[in-house]
Amino acid sequence: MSSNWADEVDGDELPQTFTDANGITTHIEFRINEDGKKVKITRRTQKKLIHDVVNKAVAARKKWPKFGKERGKPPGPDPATTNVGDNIKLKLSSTGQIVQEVDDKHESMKQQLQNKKILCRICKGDHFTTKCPYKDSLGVEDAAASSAAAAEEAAPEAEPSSGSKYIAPHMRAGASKVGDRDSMREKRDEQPTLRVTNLSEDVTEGDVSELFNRFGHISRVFLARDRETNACKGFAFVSFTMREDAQRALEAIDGRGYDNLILRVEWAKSSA
DNA sequence: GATGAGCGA
Repeated sequence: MSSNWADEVDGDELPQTFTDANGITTHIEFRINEDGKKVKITRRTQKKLIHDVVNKAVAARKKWPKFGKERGKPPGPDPATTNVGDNIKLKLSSTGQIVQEVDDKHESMKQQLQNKKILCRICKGDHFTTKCPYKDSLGVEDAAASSAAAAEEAAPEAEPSSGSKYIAPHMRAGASKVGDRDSMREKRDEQPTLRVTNLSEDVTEGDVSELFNRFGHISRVFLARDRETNACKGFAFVSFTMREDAQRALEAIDGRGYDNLILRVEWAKSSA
């Protein structure tokens, strides 16, 4: 051989690889063929992974306009309501082992969201709405009004929310210090509420709402528990926002078997 | 068989 590989390959003849905007990867390298001549080898590849095909559908879905309470909001997850976790791809390594790989694109979105604050829609506290301590005690209709009150309570030192003229009920002139709890109870009793009896003692609030939420929005679930043992005392109250939903739930669940017991569902009477 | 907890600073 007259030529040495190392002699032939100088600076600009090193193999190179680049990927264009269309995802086409071009690989160029120089080799010495059997005749001792240097040849340029160009390979173009376009990888189409199953995961890209699937993500196309996902990407399209992300552009759907938002509806309901989120109508008109920009696309993508809202940090006030959504937690973004890791997007881990599983890959097979050369040795056949499964390797976890965190998706970088996804990671950057996650980091952007981390810089934003979680904001409760009920009380504006820094927890998710579903975790709000006021969630069960406040009706959905007056959540907006109560939010400011709750925010005042939770963080009196916090900077005043910009432009808000709202004055919390207990801060208003002539507001009484007592009776708040009673008004809460009245609120509770106004809601269409079902009493569910004959529940087994290991039933949880989650079980109850799972059983009833297919009939409509549930504003409150109260499960009577033993104060010491924490076990279910066998009955619960389920409040709906819509009376019709409660009615349908009553008819559907009353007499239904659950945990080998037959449930009884009726309209709750006010305890006072 | 049963109609919700707490009643305090």
